[in-house]
Amino acid sequence: MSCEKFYYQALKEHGFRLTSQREIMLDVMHQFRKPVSVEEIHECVKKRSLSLDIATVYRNLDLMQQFGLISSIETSGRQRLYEYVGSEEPHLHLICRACGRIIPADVEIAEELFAALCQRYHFHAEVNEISIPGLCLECQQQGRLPHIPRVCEKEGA
Amino acid sequence: MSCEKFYYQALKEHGFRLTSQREIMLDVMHQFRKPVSVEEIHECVKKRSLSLDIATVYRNLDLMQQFGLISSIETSGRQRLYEYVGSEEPHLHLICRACGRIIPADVEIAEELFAALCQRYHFHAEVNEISIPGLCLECQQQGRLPHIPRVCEKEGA
DNA sequence: CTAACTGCAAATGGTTTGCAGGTTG
DNA sequence: CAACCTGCAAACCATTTGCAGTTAG
Repeated sequence: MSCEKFYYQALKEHGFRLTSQREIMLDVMHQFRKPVSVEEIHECVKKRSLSLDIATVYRNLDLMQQFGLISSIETSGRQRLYEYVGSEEPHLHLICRACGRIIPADVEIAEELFAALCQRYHFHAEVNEISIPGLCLECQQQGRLPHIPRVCEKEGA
Repeated sequence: MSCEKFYYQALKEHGFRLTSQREIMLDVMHQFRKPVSVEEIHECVKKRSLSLDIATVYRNLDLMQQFGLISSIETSGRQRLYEYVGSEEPHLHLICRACGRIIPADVEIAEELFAALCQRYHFHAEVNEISIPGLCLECQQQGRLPHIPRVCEKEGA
């Protein structure tokens, strides 16, 4: 794959250095096929280099995101998820606010929206970074409500 | 406005109580015409009730969001913003990742997308909660890059 | 009355930062 | 060998939680 080449090139061009930690990070991110938490990444990365610190993970996730190699997803929970971009077709993330499930949606579905945003607002959307909150089919069917635990309990009683 | 009626009714139906703090919160949120931080809300709310604690602000923001009275926005920064829903036309938020600016966009622009999400993914999007990251016109023109401070500095040098 | 709510204060926990020593180019 | 990076440990800070006293219904 040319992703390594791309990253190494980009690093060099911008005066960053190629370290073993960065190689490991890229490789690890490349292998996940779904959005993963920083903790998961750190676990996985430590298998390759015991002392690789979580601070380094954070720093390099930032860097990789800045170069567009990975994207981040805001979940309903507190922690952000990261995903390698480019191993799959570009996609949006549909996030169910009741069960937390993340559904990838073909980016083609939003192409008109992006065009309209450009034309009307001169706004260039970053396709890979978009998360759309809502309710998935199952949660709709089961009458689950987004984020209303207490209300749910009461309605059930 | 019927927003108070709606909230009071909703509270009653679900076994929640109407407190002076909740009245103040609703009123304050109703008056802001833009997304505001929890701290701003707390400041404003304290003018009406000195001892109203920030924990209460958080608890009631949750509640109001659960009832759909307010929506929250994830910014590039660390703190979440809240906005009263219903004082304006429904809108998406375009978030510039270079300058942080938040641009409201008519929801009509995304209606096709929502329809398609329903049909293809059976996913019901929560229109008011959508934030779309990208670059605003000004930042595009000035060649600003999203989130790459160090790279920017270097390119400038 | 009693379940819900608030204020207070302390805890949480994901993320960031300062710094001294190690590496890259 | 100078600038960059990392590991470590401590700091940060928005948000959450436990609890005892207060209040709505």
